[in-house]
Amino acid sequence: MKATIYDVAREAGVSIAAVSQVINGKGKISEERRNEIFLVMERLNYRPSVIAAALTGKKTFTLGLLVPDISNPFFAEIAHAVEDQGHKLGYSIVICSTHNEDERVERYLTLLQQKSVDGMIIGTGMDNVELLNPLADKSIPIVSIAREMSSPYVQTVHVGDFAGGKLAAQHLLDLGHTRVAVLAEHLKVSSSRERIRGFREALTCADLELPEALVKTGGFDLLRDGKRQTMELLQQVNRPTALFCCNDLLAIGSLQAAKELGLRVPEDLSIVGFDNTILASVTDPPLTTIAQPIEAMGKLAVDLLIAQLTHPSDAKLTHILEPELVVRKSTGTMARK
Amino acid sequence: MKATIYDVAREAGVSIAAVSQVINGKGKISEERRNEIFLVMERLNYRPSVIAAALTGKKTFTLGLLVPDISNPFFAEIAHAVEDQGHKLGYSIVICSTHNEDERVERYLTLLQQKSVDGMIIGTGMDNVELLNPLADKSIPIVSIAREMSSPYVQTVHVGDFAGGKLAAQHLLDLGHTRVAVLAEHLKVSSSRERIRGFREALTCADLELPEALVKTGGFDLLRDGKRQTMELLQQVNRPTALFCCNDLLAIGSLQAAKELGLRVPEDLSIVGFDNTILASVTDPPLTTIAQPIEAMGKLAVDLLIAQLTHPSDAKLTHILEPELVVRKSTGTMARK
DNA sequence: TTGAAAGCGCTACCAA
DNA sequence: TTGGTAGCGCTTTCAA
Repeated sequence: MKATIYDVAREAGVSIAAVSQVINGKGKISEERRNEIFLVMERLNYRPSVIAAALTGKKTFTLGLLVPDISNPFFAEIAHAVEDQGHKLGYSIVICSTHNEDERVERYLTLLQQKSVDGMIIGTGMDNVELLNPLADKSIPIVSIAREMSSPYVQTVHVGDFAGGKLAAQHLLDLGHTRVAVLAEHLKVSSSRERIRGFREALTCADLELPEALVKTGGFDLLRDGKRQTMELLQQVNRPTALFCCNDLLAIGSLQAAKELGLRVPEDLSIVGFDNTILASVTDPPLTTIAQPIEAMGKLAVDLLIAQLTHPSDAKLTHILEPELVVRKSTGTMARK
Repeated sequence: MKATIYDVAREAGVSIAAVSQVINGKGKISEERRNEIFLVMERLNYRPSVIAAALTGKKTFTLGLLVPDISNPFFAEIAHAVEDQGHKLGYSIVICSTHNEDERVERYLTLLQQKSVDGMIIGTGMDNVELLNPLADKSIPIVSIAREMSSPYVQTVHVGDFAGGKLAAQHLLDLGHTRVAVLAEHLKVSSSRERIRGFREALTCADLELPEALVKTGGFDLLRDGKRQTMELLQQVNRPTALFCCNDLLAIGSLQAAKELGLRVPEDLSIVGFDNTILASVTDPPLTTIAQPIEAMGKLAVDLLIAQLTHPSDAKLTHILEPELVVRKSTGTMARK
């Protein structure tokens, strides 16, 4: 059926210990024997079982990746970066879409633990950080990505959300907008809160207000919510002339709403997104957005995780990468009004 | 550190066999003992190791998913569907982005095998189907998705590519186009070939030709290639009035090229895509495209795979789902010319 | 009903 | 240099 180390040992007329040493390049084996053994492995099409090796204390070379929804381009791009770097370093990635449900998060956490992953990257919100304690006990390292996580045990990689919010606001201010509104996903998402805080801060500095009524939040069906919220905002009497959407998907919803209402973007309404996923470059008009260095974030997260694996340390806990304003065509100067 | 079955047994004052039976709901254990053991497991926060169980012959409850690139929305959506259904049935998914490189495919195949996945779903092209033989030997079931695979050993789930090509052609013919061109990714992708074949067939039926010069193929950087190829096509003297792009990403490249050349879509150029990913709905103008039932395909692939797992059979080998024309704004009637 | 014990495939330590 | 062997955590007979 499937060749085992015993088969190889028997065929090569050596002990399984010898074969094991050859596999792992350890111990002292004569050139001769080593080659002989390699040949047999080849002939038998032998592949050492990671499972068995893991049981004897070695790692599984598998990492878990939790995201809200892998079909959301932002997380798909994160996953791509993580998988790429992981693979370079010899690790496989198990993806888990949590749909932002705490119950699912918990299930996945247990599951990955049972499967003995070497570490986990968490890119989904968690209402209850306590859930991580069992992992901490078992010293399974965790890196959170694109989300803050207030656990001393977790390293975090994310973009400067506060700075990003400010960038967005500054851009709109520069264009002369004074009546602006904000769209966010559920406020339990820490990054949204920070983005709004940064946005508001910049407005305040310019002596402008951001009344709560102009901050719309929704659930997790981003496209639809973005559209619905924008509808509401734009049908107010003194409607805003610019929108800051906390991610590209929401911004697209806004775009669709504006179109439906017969408003032109950016002439009648300016829209700024966040993330700079592929979506931002293909919309009509293409989205001005705050770019996250997704590739770099994914890579860094993996590197940090694996560093923890090899030499557990209490390195720097939070790594913040710089956001960047990418100006496309969805924002314009305030002409009339 | 981490509780094992021995810890539970000791604490509960029973043998590990008893604990094992309780875990798996097998054997005969008195109500009393069973409850006692559950309590201890709870108290110790015990989680049976999947690794250890797998070693004794049980499954790993892990499936491998090979795709060219998880950041391509089409595959991200496939992955989402697969993960969702897999999770429902108790399986985790390991994703692997092959970048369409055969060498990587091979590496992943061996890797997943070493990790003892229970089955694999392959959504990436493979030049060399022989690579699958070792898996067949070890009777690891495989389902290919969105690609045909000429191995008697593999079940396949895909959309009717030929029919889809025909749908696209028919739509353009209905709109009065007579000079049409095709953009495809690398022709080693079987689905592209089929789509083109279907497209050509429909044209032929209408007494039109599709000269080879009007079939452009490229590499795997879809967006860029689509743009470049379209540039070439549109700068010909007698340029085509409509384009059939074998996927949405290519279509977006075309859209960008057209825009750059100052051509209006659909007035000056009609474009039909394929896949109906989220991208198609957000472009400018939104893309007319041939929809694949991605959700259904992902679900079906998982179901077939797991069916194979539980009762190996030689069920129907190829499952073809129906494509559907989704008309948006990127196609229009042939007015002038 | 319960438990002792033989593996599953591999690693690592200790003798030889 | 080599090989024997004791586990790793769990499942599964087979006796008791």
